[in-house]
Amino acid sequence: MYGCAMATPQQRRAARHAPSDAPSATRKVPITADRITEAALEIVAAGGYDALTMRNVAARLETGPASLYAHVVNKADLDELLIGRLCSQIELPQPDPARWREQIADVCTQLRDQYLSYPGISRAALAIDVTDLDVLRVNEGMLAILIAAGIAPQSAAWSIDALFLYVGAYAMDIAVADTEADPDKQRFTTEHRSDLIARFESLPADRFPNIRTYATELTSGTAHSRFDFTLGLMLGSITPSTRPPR
Amino acid sequence: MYGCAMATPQQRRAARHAPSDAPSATRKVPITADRITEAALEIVAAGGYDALTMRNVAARLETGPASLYAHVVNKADLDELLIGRLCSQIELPQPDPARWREQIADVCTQLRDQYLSYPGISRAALAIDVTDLDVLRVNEGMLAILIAAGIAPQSAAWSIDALFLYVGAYAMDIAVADTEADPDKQRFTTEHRSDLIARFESLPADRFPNIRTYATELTSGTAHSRFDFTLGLMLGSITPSTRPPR
DNA sequence: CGTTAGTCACGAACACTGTTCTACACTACG
DNA sequence: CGTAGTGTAGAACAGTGTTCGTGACTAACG
Repeated sequence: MYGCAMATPQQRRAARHAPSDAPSATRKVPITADRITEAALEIVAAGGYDALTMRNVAARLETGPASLYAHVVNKADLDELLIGRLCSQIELPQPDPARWREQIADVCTQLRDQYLSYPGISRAALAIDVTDLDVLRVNEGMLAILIAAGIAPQSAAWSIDALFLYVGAYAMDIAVADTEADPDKQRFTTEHRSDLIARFESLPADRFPNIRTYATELTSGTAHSRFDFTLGLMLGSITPSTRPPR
Repeated sequence: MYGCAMATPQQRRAARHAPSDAPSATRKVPITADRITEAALEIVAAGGYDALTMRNVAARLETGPASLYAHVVNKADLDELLIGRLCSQIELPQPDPARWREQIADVCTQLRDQYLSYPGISRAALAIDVTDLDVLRVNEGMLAILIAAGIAPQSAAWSIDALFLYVGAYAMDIAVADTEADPDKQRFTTEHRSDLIARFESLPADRFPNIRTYATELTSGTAHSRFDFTLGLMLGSITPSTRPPR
């Protein structure tokens, strides 16, 4: 009586990783969770995370929004699929205790670049719990590197957590800075920077002495040197003897 | 012809910090940006950031949504006002070169607690640029501490940036974990933790060996020890001789 | 005192969002 | 051929942020 005939999206999610034994090609181009994920990623890459609406995804698949809900539970579920896809693209190295810092930094950089390829998607990444298998895979890979390097398990786990959070927040920061500079097509990042310096130097000198004098240092940091600096900051403190403060 | 009689919200924003020489009490309870900010903060404190809608704010002020737009440009502007208010509550210590790590950690902890008092508001904090005066005040205060400690200006600026990003991301993480555990009123955080351990240990052993064996370490970290650990991680690498890698 | 000007408030509406209900087409099987 | 079952959509609902135009009310001016 209460049972709907259609398989619930949850069941489809569970069976998603099962081998597709019989696609059976019922429709000409059947809608699958993979196609939805792909279309969604294209939309984000083109128009940013704000452009990611169910209607846009449906339109790109030439259908209505309701059709998506047979394969995706939620928009939150779609978000999870997206960052899962991103994480699945990341290559995890074989742990080498001699080069563990380099390896961790490499994974973080890969994650950062994945985020930056899809502007604003880090908002979804920060609003998700880490139960997704693909995300856990990256977590496992970084854990393996740190454990192999002799880091205490708890320090390793907490460090990975901190790194994840920072990478997401950094990508978010870059994304909002870019979208705010987007309307001003004329101004490049360098132009925008001189604007920022001017604003800093026009601050009241009695309340903001340091920001005024160090305006250039505050706004400097071309490319991702800020990112590399912070990674070095965090990785520098981690040593095989670093035990958690308990 | 094109000029509307009403003062634009931008003008009101500009004159916001001017001394209120003549409140003139025109209405019985006039709507001001301050009252809007206050009402918005109460809503977030009670129902989380998702409950912060213009209609909810207007309803709490016993008016319609349109009335808010005479004092606030945008919802993004409201967000900026909110985190500005949060930052204005933070007490900045007089820089003491001998205790600079302690002082920085204290400011970060204050910021974290402010965020956590208003669940989910860190989403707004991460999506904003740092042009707000109240945010810059905190930035200036931390910069003063680090400069007084003899840290190179660029290292200081980048470190502050990284700390800000991490605090925001951490608060966000806590908020989403809480809201997901909210429907299960019965389960406390500890109960939720055992759930997480069980899920980790039920992972396939061939693909997630480390997560399985260190499940307890991964989920441990009562209270804010994770937060303190990361702060120590970042502050530990900063030394008066730490120059940026350039 | 009467009139005008200016400011603010607010109801109604618009375009948009995520989501659900229901009916519809189509395949596979008995 | 008929029936069950599955995937597909159209239409609609409850919300969201935001704007337009009208209305009321205070303040100043002749």
